[in-house]
Amino acid sequence: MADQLSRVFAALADPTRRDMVARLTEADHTVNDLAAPYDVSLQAVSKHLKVLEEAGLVTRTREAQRRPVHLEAEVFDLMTKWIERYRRQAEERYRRLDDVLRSMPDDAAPIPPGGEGAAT
Amino acid sequence: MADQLSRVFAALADPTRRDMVARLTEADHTVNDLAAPYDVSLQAVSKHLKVLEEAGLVTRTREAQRRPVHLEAEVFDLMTKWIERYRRQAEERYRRLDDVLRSMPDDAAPIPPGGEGAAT
DNA sequence: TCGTTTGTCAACCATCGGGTTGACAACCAG
DNA sequence: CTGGTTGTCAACCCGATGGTTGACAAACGA
Repeated sequence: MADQLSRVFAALADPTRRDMVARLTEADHTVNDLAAPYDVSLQAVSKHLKVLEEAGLVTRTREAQRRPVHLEAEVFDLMTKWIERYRRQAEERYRRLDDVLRSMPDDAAPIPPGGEGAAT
Repeated sequence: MADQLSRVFAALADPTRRDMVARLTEADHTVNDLAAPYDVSLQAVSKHLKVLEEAGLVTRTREAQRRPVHLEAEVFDLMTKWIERYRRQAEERYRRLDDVLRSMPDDAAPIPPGGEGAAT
């Protein structure tokens, strides 16, 4: 799982981590703070944070013996870009398909056999 | 991994599957067709498609002995909604933080968090 | 009917991911 | 220095995941 985009998607594939991210949009939190609502060990939460950190979604700084966790929202853009790019493309294609269907009266050509294969 | 959002994120955490999705935005493809560029067995590709299907990202119909794979782009909205919601919230927060910093000449009041906000 | 193409299912294997517990490091308060 | 708080690291367990190969089903083409 080398690339960051994969790490970001993977990080957000876990409901607990998504919830953490959600809470971090409101304020920074310490680890204990973050862990409170979940019924898992502190170590498990620490692991989750590591995943989020390696995905670039959060940073952990030092403040006395506490480790405030801070959300880095720029990474969202990475996803948004990817998603939007292909969503737009897909919609574009549906629009075209729609045109095709609309321009097909009744007895349209039944798709020549073998003509489909390669595609671009 | 019950919820769909998790399944969608998990499905897109794999580069091969993202590539498949990308190609499917241009046109439907058969399984063999989809598998061609990758250096894995057809069965492996079939598994990937199953993951994408269970995430609601694609549908597989029947057409003679072929199983054309079709992208279902609506699911993207699910992600986009989630991402945008928290991205916006995070940005909002940064804006507020920025205000705080800007409005702190020397001896400004500490400004209790949460009292600020308000919409938009 | 028989063979080919297309794709899935099943079994197996190695790795990864999320959880646990135990030990310990870093820091502050007494 | 001692003790409490905060958090990480290491080892371990187990289910999920991604890959393989082998068998087989479904549909066409001859």
